Amino acid sequence: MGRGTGAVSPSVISAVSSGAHPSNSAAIGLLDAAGESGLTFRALAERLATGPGAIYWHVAGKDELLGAATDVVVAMTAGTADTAPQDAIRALALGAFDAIDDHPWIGAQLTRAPGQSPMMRVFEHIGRQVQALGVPAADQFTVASALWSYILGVAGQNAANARSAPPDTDRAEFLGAVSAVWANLDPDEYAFTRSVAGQLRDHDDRQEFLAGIDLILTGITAGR
Amino acid sequence: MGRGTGAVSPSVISAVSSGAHPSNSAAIGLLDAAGESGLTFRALAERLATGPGAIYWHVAGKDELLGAATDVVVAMTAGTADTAPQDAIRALALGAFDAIDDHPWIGAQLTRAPGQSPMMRVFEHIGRQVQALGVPAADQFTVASALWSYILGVAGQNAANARSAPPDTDRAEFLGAVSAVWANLDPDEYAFTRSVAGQLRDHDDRQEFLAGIDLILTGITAGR
DNA sequence: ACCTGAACACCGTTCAAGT
DNA sequence: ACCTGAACACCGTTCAAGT
Repeated sequence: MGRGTGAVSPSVISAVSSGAHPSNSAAIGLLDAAGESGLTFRALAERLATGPGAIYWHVAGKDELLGAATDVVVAMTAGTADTAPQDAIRALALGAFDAIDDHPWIGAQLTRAPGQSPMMRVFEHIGRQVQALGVPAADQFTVASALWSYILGVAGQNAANARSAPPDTDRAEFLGAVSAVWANLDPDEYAFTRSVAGQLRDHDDRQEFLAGIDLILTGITAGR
Repeated sequence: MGRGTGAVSPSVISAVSSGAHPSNSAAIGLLDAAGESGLTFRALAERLATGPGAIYWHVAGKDELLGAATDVVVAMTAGTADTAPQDAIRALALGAFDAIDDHPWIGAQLTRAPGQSPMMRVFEHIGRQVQALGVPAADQFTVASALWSYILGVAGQNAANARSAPPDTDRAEFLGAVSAVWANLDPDEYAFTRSVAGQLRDHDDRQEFLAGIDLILTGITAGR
């Protein structure tokens, strides 16, 4: 019989994140190498040279295992203390973007309830920048939530794209192909999509992501 | 041996969306009733009074099945032709919000590659409003993508919340409990989160969602 | 052309038994 | 206190055989 009582035990931490670098971790290594479907109790047990049942002494189930792995990665994206709040938000957003790029399996995990996890720290960090921007107290929750949702939204989309593409896909080639499809859509039904086919081909995800952040930041300061 | 060749066959459509109302559909009904884990080939086969193998004649696999079910629901959120582009975007956003509220399992599905699906129509519709707002041609893709990401991000978050909460949860009670936890966080480490605990308790997801949309819309028009 | 349903190769999870 | 590993109750998917 296992426990799975609230806090993660030291042994799990070691199973999930032993060593200085996350790729040393058995669970994260499995996830990075083979995606969410690659993290199996049997595969993890084999990597830890034990039986599948042993893992249940430390973790309540697969959800907790995935949650612990996610927390380890998110904890590493701690925001730097930039001067201007706008820059701090951009830095945090890019940190999230890059973390997802390195570990696409996080995307699906980021939508789980934050609870008492490292994600709370990220939310707190965003909130402090929102305060620093001079947003009235009554609007701070709303504004921080909007930034939070946007970041998680793009993160999730990007992770899904990374997961759905075969590992050996050439990005330029792929975008070119999709762009060509868009350019040939019905001119009446898809007038807009057709017209931005070229912008799709040449776009940079990171820059697009930042542009959206700036849009929200502009909306925040323009609204007073 | 099945086919799963591109377009979904009429029989799948009937398995997925037969009848005028989606709750008549076997697959969607299963998903709504028991979540993503409730949609099994065995359960679906039983509901269709056939064997699990029969489904593979119409669908390539589970991914396609989930995709088809998602497409049916998304197709029903077709935007109305409002006059002001801002109102049209708000209407579309609320349509997505409500669809997720009714079918929380869509949340995880919305991140898959849009391809040639009803989601393309939604993107097209957003894009047309962006054009109507007078956004310069060179920025239209960026702006439409930002709105798209925000809507999908909040949608995903909301669906995850709906899924993680037990079906009989009282919302006010739940928010009150989380709010109490926030209010008791460490004053140094979580100064911001503590300060918005009250706003969390009284917030309305729908209104918060719209406020974020308005923030982006303001950012769009303020930037010229 | 489409359905049947047993069979295969897996899963997550449990639990008596060990140390 | 923690590990072992067989066993249970499922999965998605395949495929010979039917109609």
